[in-house]
Amino acid sequence: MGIPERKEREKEIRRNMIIDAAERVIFANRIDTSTMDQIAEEAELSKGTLYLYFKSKTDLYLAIQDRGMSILADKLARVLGEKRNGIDLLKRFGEVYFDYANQYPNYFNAEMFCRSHEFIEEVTASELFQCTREKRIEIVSFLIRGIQIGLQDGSIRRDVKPEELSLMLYASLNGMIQVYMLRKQAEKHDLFPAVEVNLDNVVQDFIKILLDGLSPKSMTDSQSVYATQALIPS
Amino acid sequence: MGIPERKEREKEIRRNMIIDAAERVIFANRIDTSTMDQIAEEAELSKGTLYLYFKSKTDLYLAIQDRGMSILADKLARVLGEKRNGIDLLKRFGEVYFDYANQYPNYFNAEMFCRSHEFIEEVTASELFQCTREKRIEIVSFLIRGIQIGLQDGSIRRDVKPEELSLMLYASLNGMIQVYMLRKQAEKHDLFPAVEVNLDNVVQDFIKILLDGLSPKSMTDSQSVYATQALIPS
DNA sequence: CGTAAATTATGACTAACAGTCACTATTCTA
DNA sequence: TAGAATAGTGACTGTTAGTCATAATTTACG
Repeated sequence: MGIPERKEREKEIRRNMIIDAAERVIFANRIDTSTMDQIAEEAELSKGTLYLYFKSKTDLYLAIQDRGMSILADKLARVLGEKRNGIDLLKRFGEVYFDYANQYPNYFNAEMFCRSHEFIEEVTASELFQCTREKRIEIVSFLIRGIQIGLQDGSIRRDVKPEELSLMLYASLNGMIQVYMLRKQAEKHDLFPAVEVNLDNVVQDFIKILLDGLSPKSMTDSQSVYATQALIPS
Repeated sequence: MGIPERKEREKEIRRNMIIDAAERVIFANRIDTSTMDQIAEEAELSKGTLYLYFKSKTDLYLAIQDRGMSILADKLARVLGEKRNGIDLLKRFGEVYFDYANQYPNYFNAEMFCRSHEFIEEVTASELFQCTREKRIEIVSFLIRGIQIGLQDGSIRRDVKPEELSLMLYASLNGMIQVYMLRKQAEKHDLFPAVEVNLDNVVQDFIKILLDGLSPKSMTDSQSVYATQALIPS
């Protein structure tokens, strides 16, 4: 009897169609100016139906965020499969995260939004929140894995604690990319930049600098720690 | 004729009383669950009056954020007046920012919220937004000043570009503190931590690590770049 | 088949809230 | 003290998230 299975599949498909519609509406506008009625119309369903699949508008937005997290986790998993040495893995992780933010700015913004104090207070009980939380933990665990590999293959200095370092790398790069995205947005509104720099380079340099400090050779050759070519006026 | 001046003062006082009331209501709850009616009642004014002083609820929240930014800017200005050498100034800036976030978590959270993509789209035209933007620029300019001082007194290696470095320091530390605050919030909801570490130490170590890499001595003595004592298991 | 039961979908309705505006109260001017 | 200007009010409006009684469709089974 494959009927329950088929029903399950169909439900999943419909669920995804709703998320598709929600993305189309929300990404074209904003979460706060998009209404459930608009999304229902885009999905060619009634509003009531939306609530059969998502228990609130917020929950629907979490589902969107979750898609972004999955894409990112997949990208990172693929990098981990490339079998590089530890430090190169970390470098690639950083670049991939930055690429991801550029390729899917909407998902990145959703992620940032879903992290706000207010949003979290609202949704901690939600299953979907637990789900995205686990994905975030997965992402950090990729970093930890990369660091551990680096410790074993000798490409990362031995005095670091993987758990602490993973948080530093994740949190600091996240902060960098956030500022990067905000500036991109500000540019659209013709706001003059606070500081005149090429932010693309700054983010890339930041990744280099942070990681150069991790290689064992920086214990003898400190030039690489604060990469000269990165910060001297070109 | 001091009447217009007195009126101006009184208006300012009333404005501040409204912000006081709004803080009491919003900080005890959340921006999204606080209503203008509640704030009006707390301020012992009618809702209509609120709109004589602030053109929207969002604008009122910007005013709250602005207070936080002012407090932070003052703290940083005081540090700059301490006449230390450049690298010590930067270290103090970092510590002061972290202290500020701990002392005024509500203001820090407000700052983060006001930075969200959605929020910015809504308020770019607002005068208050320009106002907080200028304060943010001021804060970064303190950092730049600190870096320049360090370049002159020789406490910071000469190959850095102040503008780029200031952004890196600001953005990355901001990201760290954000993660720190989120974890604190998560703890309140009894969510097990994603990674078992003492986050207080991680933030403090991060400041050390980032800045140790800037000192000229790290060009010859690389030990200090990734401070050993910071990351080896204690 | 046909019909009862279960599942899925609907959209009119409700409650709540941001923001408005015609009106009232207070303060200033001369 | 009139009347002009400024400050304050709160009932009202429009909008929207979320609900629920009802309807349509699909499955189960005699």
